Amino acid sequence: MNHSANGTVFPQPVGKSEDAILNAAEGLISINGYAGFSMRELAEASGLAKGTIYHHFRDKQDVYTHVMERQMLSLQAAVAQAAAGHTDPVNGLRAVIETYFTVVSKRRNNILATLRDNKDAQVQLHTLAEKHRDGFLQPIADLVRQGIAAGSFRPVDVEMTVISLLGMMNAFVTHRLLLDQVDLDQHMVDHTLGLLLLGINTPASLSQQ
Amino acid sequence: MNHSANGTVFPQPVGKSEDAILNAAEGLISINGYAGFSMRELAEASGLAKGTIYHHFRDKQDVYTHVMERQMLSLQAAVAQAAAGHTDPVNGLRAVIETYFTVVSKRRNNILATLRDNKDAQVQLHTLAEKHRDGFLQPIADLVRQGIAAGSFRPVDVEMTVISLLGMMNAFVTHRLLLDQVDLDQHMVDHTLGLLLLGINTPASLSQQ
Amino acid sequence: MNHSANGTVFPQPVGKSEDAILNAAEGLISINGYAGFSMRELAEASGLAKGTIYHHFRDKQDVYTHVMERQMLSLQAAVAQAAAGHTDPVNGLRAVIETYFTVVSKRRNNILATLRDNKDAQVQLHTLAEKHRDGFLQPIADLVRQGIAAGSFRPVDVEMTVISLLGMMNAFVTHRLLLDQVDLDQHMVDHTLGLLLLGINTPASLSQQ
Amino acid sequence: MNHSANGTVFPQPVGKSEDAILNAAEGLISINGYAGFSMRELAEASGLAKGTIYHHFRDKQDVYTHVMERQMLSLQAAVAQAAAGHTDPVNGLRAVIETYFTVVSKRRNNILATLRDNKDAQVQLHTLAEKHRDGFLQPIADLVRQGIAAGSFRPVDVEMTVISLLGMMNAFVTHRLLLDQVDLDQHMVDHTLGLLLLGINTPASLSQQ
DNA sequence: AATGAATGAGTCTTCATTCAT
DNA sequence: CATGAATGAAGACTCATTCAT
Repeated sequence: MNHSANGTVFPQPVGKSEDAILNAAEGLISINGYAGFSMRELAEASGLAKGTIYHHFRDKQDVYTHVMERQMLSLQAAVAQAAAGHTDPVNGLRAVIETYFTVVSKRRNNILATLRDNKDAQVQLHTLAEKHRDGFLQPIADLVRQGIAAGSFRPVDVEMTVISLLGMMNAFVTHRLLLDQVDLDQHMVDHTLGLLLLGINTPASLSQQ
Repeated sequence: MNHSANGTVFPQPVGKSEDAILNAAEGLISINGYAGFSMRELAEASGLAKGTIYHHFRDKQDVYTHVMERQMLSLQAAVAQAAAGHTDPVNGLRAVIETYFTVVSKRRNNILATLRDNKDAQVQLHTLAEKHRDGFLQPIADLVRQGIAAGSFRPVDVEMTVISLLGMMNAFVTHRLLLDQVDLDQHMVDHTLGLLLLGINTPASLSQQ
Repeated sequence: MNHSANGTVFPQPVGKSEDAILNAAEGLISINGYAGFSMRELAEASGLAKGTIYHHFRDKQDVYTHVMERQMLSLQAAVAQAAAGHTDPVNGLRAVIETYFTVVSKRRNNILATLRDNKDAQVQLHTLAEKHRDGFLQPIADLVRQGIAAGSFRPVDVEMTVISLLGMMNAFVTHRLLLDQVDLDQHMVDHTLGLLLLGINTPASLSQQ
Repeated sequence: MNHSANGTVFPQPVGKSEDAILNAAEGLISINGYAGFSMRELAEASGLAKGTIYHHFRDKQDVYTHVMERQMLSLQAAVAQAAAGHTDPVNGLRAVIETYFTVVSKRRNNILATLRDNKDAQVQLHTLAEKHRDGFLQPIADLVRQGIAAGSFRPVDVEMTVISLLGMMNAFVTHRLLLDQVDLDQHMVDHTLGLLLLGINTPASLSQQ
């Protein structure tokens, strides 16, 4: 019986049933979003009885939050690892972008977008987002800061830049969902990195201004 | 009785009740999303009986789709107008960005993000999105193309660039929702335009590469 | 505006709309029974607005009763005509049986069976049935009475015999619905007439008793 | 949770609630037919909550089908038992007729007549009817076959004869409903048996033909 | 730890009917 | 005659949740 969120990064061996529930829930949520999964479906999918789920989680919300947290932590870990593997900021950013597309494209939901699913979810997700925001943005922000310190990047607002980068990437994930284009991965990476680094101005027009 | 989507751009005087329903629905959806508004609430909010709503709209879906279409059309019109008012692409883009932030910030939902609310909604929204996508992306794309033609913009992939721009802007809208920051408007515009135009690289590092 | 049942046998030229409604209703009822047709469907099927139906009929019940009455009268007329065409009772009964199968088989509903459809329908149908019962049973009963008078039929309870005959015939109509057998018409007629006339006993066993 | 039809003949002790629901449903259906009973009424009548019914039965249909099956099985058992108790076919048929009137008269619905209640019910009832048809018709058919083999019955079409007999009996059940005559039981039995055995012809007219 | 029976508020939707125009 | 907007009760069904075992 484990009703409290566990805050550790690496999923320690939680109960077998706990895992079964969270895995099933992750699957269902990835298909239908928060509103689209029901405790009945979750019971069926996890192979447990409905009552049993309430032994392990306080709420539907509680299940949802745990799933989101697991996803956040894994994405966070993947991005941090990608960023850490490179000393050159540009290469680091490229690795981050590739990783993000790879990991997020597999999911239908990401935290930034899902919060509008459910009235009640907002309070908890808000907390969750704040809790993990820095852990998530930091590695990318550090890359940008390094670049600025090294004089190779302009002194942009770092946090906003990271948010913008995430937005650009999410736009493609969303658009692929909308438009069923699934095969432009490398082009997406190149475009995004190019835009982030150079913008759309020509050097010529730059020197004029 | 108007069960079919009306395809005209400017909302002609539809029935009084139709409008009341759509207005009420827009309000409710902006608070709770698709799953979060019920036909009972909608009836109360619109001051009509539940049955009356079904006299004017086939479905909950039908209501939802009409609301989304109305929003799409108004956003589309606003953006097109902003773009049309400027001959200089850069000024045009700035106007577009400002308009987008202004219009979208008032809403909690935008079509690109809401589609994950509801399984059934996807098919219809998909259609809707495809139907209006060009009308929406075109004015912005034209600005970029003008800049490229004039030699002041690099020959980037125009469509992807527009999608990236929308992503950057949506990121801020979402983040403000998440983090309750509501006062950075002008900074957001400047940052976004700057990033879009210049990227983060310094000219120095550019000339080296 | 004609809210009262018209009691005449031959459908005099009622209003065009009245007929359209009754025809449409007959079709719908024959498919789904009383509970299965709705005023909305009836409006669509008759090409009139819902309100218009209430101009011509007081009720859903009223529509239903009129349809049933029309059917009763036509069946009644057909049976009476079949019976009247023969002086020999046996030939008369054969004609009645053939007519009954022909007319009733085309309908999914007959009054004797439909009354269990609807709580409220019972009172009215009860009245209707009593009103037309004699007109319906009489011609057949007369044939039996003629046969008895002529000494060729046993002095059976005439009314019960007619009811039994109707029951035998309805059994096949119902069974064909249940079992999708649609091609035994002549065999059905022969069997029914044979059973009615001779029963199943052999003359031999008869003389023994 | 028992969503599947149980195929055994004698109603073994199913769950207490299951029984309560089926009993209540049988009562309600006998009053109003399929369309006339609502899940709300059923909940009230069975003393359970609406949700509980759906815990035990998949559907309104599912409830209905189970009730019908229970009735079929009990009628089938009663008829089979009545038939089995007699070696003389004539006495057997008399017992069957008496039993049928006794059992069926208590119910307002019988399967052969109710199927027109509901569009969707037809498919399921069709299946149900086919499944139990032989078990139901067989004992009666056997009596007829015995009589034919013994030379005391004419070589009639056995199946059609049984159907005709059922039809005659149902006619009285229906007519008593329609006409509120409730006191002719023995007369009904005598008449039906007499008609079945002898038909209406006189031996005299027989020998002439 | 696990079950499954039970709940009742809530879901979307359809219904027959009324009435002003 | 005819319309269509409007109604509110009722429909079947699902939901997250509780609790005795």
